[in-house]
Amino acid sequence: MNKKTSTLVGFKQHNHGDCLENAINTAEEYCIKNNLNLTPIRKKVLELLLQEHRALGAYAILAMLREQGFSNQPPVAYRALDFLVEHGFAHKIEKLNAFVACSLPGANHSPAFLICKKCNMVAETQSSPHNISFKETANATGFQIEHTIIEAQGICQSCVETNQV
Amino acid sequence: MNKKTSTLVGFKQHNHGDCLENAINTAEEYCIKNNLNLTPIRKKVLELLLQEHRALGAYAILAMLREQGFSNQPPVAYRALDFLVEHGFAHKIEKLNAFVACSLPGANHSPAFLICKKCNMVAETQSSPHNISFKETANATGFQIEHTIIEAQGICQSCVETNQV
DNA sequence: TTTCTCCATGTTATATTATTACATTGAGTG
DNA sequence: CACTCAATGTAATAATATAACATGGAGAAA
Repeated sequence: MNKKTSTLVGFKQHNHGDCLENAINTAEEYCIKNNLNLTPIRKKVLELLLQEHRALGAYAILAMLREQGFSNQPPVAYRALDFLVEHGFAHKIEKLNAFVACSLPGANHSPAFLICKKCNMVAETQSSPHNISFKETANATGFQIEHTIIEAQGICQSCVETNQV
Repeated sequence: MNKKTSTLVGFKQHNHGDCLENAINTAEEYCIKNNLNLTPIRKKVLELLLQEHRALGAYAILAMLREQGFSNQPPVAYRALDFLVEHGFAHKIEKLNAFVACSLPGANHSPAFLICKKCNMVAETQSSPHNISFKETANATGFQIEHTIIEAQGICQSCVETNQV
């Protein structure tokens, strides 16, 4: 499985085979420690997401699961995705109604995403610093934030460079 | 139309009838200045959104349009919403797949939203300050941000107070 | 005035995303 | 063994969104 292809995390060069393998290992260890059940379907969906640093829709995942011999009904994909999102192994990109694997596993994080309109790459970054003034504003009104979504759409460097006509 | 009911903007007390009337007037003036066509459907949808400081789904709006004698097909609502969003009179709340009227019209803004899970109120705030470090991170990778989505879910003060069972 | 063009709207159909509800299976427990 | 519970299988449908083409009407060009 270690394909040794070189691609992009977010938009940075990295060894993708290692990237995937590390992430799966991390997830497995985390599940054992926390008594979570990383079943074959859940693991397969995580692998599918990890294979691309881009967001996949639930139905795209479903089609891939089918190719792998799993059942083809929507709840199969949504349940696995729910599990992965709930435990921080994946995130939903609200703007795209689609899902990405977490790039910063383990982090007790409030992620922010950069979404490239051209190539559909999604890069994950930590959001903590810039959250501060937002949280202050919220607190001032007595609003208790539970979850924050930060997503930016634009053009990644690689697409900017490529598209100079 | 000036109902003089007192309700909440975001979560602050205000005179809602004035609020609505001001917003409509502002929109009309802006459209005249910019040669935009605030047609009856578009205006009605803006009024419907302004009547509540909460997000309305496209199909909820469609149902209201129907009651007002407009056509009942989805594109009718989506087209009006597209117009309002494109020109900054309304915003889409991605987390809810729903729409709110803009509370800060005219501002050349990058809004952030506070969404109450209990009462579904949506408050709009300016986001500029906390954007800075996010933009820096993006720029460092050569990513060119075009549009940023910031939405926080949680419980508003009024619901926190009400629910102290 | 007539015709042309363009924008807005009407209408039909369909695509995409997501959930509800109930049945089945299988591992671990009492 | 039989009970329970989590995970999965399956069918049906809900909710959100768009594509594609037809119609109408205002203003410009002829």
